[in-house]
Amino acid sequence: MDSKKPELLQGTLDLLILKTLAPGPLHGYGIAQRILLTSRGTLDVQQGSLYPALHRLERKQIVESEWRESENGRMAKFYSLTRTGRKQLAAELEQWQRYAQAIGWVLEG
Amino acid sequence: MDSKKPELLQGTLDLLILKTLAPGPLHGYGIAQRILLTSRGTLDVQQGSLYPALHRLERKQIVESEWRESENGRMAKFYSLTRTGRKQLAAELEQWQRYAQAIGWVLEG
DNA sequence: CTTCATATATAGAATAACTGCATATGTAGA
DNA sequence: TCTACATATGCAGTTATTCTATATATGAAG
Repeated sequence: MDSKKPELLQGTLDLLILKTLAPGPLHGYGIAQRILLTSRGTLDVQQGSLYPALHRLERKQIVESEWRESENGRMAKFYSLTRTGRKQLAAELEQWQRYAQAIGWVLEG
Repeated sequence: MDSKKPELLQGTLDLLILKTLAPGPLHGYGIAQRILLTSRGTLDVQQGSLYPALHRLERKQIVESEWRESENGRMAKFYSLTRTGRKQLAAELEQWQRYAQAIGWVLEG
């Protein structure tokens, strides 16, 4: 009966991924770890959400990927922002801020 | 090709409706107007989103409805929060705040 | 030799928001 | 009068995204 609510609000995952990739290339697993870390344990991105999102972003040429050796000597697919991706990040950042502010107004309202 | 993104983040509409109903009963059309007003023109809830959401909330007994005469003498369906609805509002409020804060941490991070 | 952390990936289900349409009434203006 | 607009509710079908569950594989630790 009581189906659990999604961990993430639909539409915010791309922003989280893009922001996490901004400092430099990172593999999928690392992105999820980093989001969990920077959100102080709050946002646990599921693999079944993460990889489809990465593929989607790659298809749109917002990120690009390359197989490389990771720090522990194992192969992993490293994702990085394209130029389009940086623009997209800026746009989504602004959009989120406007949206959160609007919600805030309604909640005060 | 370029399908427009949703105006609302999935999962936030219920919160907006509940908060808007908190001061007292209001009909659907009025809810949308009030959200547009308090969000300072930012959040324009579509009818195709609003009414399904209201029916959903009524089915879950979070709101209840009654046909009444509105201020201009016409009939309209007035929705109000149930006791469950007030609890739900409090829960969703807290959830939103935690979520927005978590996103904020990632964006600073 | 078994288990755990690392690492990627897909299939199918669930949910919710959107566009577009249908319907109806009262009011204001041409 | 007729036309348009604001008020008011509602459904059908589409789209998008997240979730659960599952599959695969390797290196390190015990």
